[in-house]
Amino acid sequence: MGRQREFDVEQALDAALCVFWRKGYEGASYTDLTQATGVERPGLYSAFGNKEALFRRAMERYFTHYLDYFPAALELPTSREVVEHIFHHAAELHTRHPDRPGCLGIHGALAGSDDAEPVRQALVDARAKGEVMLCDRFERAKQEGDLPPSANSAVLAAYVMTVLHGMAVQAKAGFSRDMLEAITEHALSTWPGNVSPSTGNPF
Amino acid sequence: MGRQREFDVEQALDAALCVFWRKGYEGASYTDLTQATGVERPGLYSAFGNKEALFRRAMERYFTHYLDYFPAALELPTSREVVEHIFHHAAELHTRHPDRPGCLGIHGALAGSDDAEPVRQALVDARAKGEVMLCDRFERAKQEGDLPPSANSAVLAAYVMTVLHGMAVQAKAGFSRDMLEAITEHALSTWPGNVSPSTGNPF
DNA sequence: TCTTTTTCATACCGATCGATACTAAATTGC
DNA sequence: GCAATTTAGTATCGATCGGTATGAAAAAGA
Repeated sequence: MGRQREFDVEQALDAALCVFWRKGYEGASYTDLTQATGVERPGLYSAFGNKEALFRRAMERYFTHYLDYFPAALELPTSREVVEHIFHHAAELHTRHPDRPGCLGIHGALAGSDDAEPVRQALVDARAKGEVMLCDRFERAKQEGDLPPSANSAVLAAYVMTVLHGMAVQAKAGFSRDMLEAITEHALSTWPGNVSPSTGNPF
Repeated sequence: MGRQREFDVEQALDAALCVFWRKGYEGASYTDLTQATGVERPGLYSAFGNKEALFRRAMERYFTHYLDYFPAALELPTSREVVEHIFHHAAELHTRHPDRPGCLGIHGALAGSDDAEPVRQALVDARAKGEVMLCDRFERAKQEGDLPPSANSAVLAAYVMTVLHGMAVQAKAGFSRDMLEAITEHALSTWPGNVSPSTGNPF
């Protein structure tokens, strides 16, 4: 019983997500959030709790609705295809929305006041989780002979994630999708045990 | 004439730099800055102007006092040595001070409120400047036969900067210096026209 | 010594921060 | 229709934000 909600929770969450994507956790004020969602302050509080809870909900939605290409990539047959797929879709996502370039997982909370520390750590953990998934996938590739036994899965996974994070920074600085794609092509040009047919690398 | 300053401006600036390094432009409050510098609020204002001016001074000091390895690297004879030098010193700098891991050029202002936009743009410009310097250096390398004519200097420079930015993010997440060095080693393993003697790459 | 000038330090400014009391409106069960 | 319950919206909370007015303290020139 009682009065029914006049706004769609998922829709408001997506609007809040976009604000966090653009301004980060601390850079996004409730004034921004109410304007973007069209929901008054108490409405957001009753629906999501406090600001941190709202951000965590936005994080979850970001992973499931925007980073879904990541787990999908892990299913591809070779490690090179996995990384290619991730790089390609990351470059696309980072430039898909001109009003919020880059990646919420990076810009959400990289550095900030002590109040933002739990949120920052949550993003660190989430990124580490993705890196572990990549590492495990490379381990499997080694067992399958896709990667040489000398390959260090942990380092390769860290390398791929590092390039991804750097791409997010560059996208936020205004890099074009084509430039990001060119960067990923070079980043992949020396993938262990493979030769890029397009460039003719390596020497 | 008049009363003389009781604090050293450069010393206070360095303390403020460290706060910005750790918390970013907006995450650093004047309470943080006064505690770190030991200088009361009006002292900071009279010495530096407002918060944005203080940050820009801190930026300049960061470039000259911490990123001095970057212009020095450009003087090295080969492009590979240039990038090796930069990667190596970046990994070291990003983990040198455990209380402020990463890079001020990235964490200073990646995303934030509209108030921080000028500062964010200043960092974007500064990073772009470094990228241009790298690109010019690679162009020279092509003329010298150090890099093949097919090499795309702009892409190579963007790639190196992207790895650097990603390293800063990873360092802020707690990565060890050894891990960062391993990442740079892989990032370099495919440098055009060269073979890494230590790893025996490429295939 | 006295005046002038600059710095130091307390106390405070309006604005904005995240978060809430409170009242009116709307919906359900009885 | 009435009571119970939930939401919407206004108005506001204390705390903190960046930034200053103000007067005491200290140094230099006359």
